[in-house]
Amino acid sequence: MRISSKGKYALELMVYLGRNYGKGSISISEITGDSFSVKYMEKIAALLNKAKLIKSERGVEGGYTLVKDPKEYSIFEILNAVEDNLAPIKCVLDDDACKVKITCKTYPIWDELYEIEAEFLKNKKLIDIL
Amino acid sequence: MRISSKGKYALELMVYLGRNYGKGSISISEITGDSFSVKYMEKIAALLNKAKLIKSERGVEGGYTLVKDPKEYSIFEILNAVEDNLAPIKCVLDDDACKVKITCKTYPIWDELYEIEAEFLKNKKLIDIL
DNA sequence: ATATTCTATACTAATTTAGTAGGAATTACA
DNA sequence: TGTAATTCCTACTAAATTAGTATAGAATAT
Repeated sequence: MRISSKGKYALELMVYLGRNYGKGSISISEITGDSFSVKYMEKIAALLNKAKLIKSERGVEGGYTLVKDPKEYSIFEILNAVEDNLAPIKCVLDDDACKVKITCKTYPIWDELYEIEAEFLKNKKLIDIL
Repeated sequence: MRISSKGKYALELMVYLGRNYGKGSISISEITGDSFSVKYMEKIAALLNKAKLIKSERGVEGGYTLVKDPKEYSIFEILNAVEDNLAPIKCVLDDDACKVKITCKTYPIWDELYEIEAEFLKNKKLIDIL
């Protein structure tokens, strides 16, 4: 399971929103400050929004807010919303990636590895890192 | 932890050698058959050899053999011999990849995730997939 | 009206991955 | 001693992925 910068920033964004839970909309530029690309973070926020993990409001005073309590978010669902394929190897989650899965000697390893990773991340909640 | 094709093929190579444990040297061309690039597999074998997981003999009748019993090899050591960085995110194993590790809110997640993955792969042995 | 904020899509540069290519060194065997 | 089979070494390359940048548009508070 390789975490890309999208996953990393998505989690940081959620941490920021989590810390400000209940305080209304938070804009991307407030989250990034001057130290990071607003444009890139916008794109990440859009993915989280599309996955219904956060909700948006446009315009002045707009921004993003969490849709549920920080203790209800698993780290898994956050990463899964922005990453293409969280599996250690594509074939685990993408049936088209390999046709010999049934006879593959190494496949069970990747599959089991993914299960362990996913379980850990499903049990870990956003509130645990606030 | 993303497994590249190098890791996948390395494990398949080791499985082949494991099945032929005690039968002398096995050449790359025997392992790959006609279905796969001998040249690429040679490179992977060279990495395993450099890591002392297998030993080589050149020339006619040459090839590779395991240096210990299949039950002594962990999947972790095999993958680690050929992959650059098995961690979910570079900073976990590469100190130069990030300077703010101490204050990073998400770092503990990646670190813990890696520990879980590594432990699983260390307990899983080559013999388990023969 | 205007400034601020998200939305959508297209583009690009850098990096990584997955090989390919060519030849040198070593060895068994005829 | 010659030859074929094998590993060893290094350089190269094409495709895919990643990490952003750029541009323009839509919605909203004031």
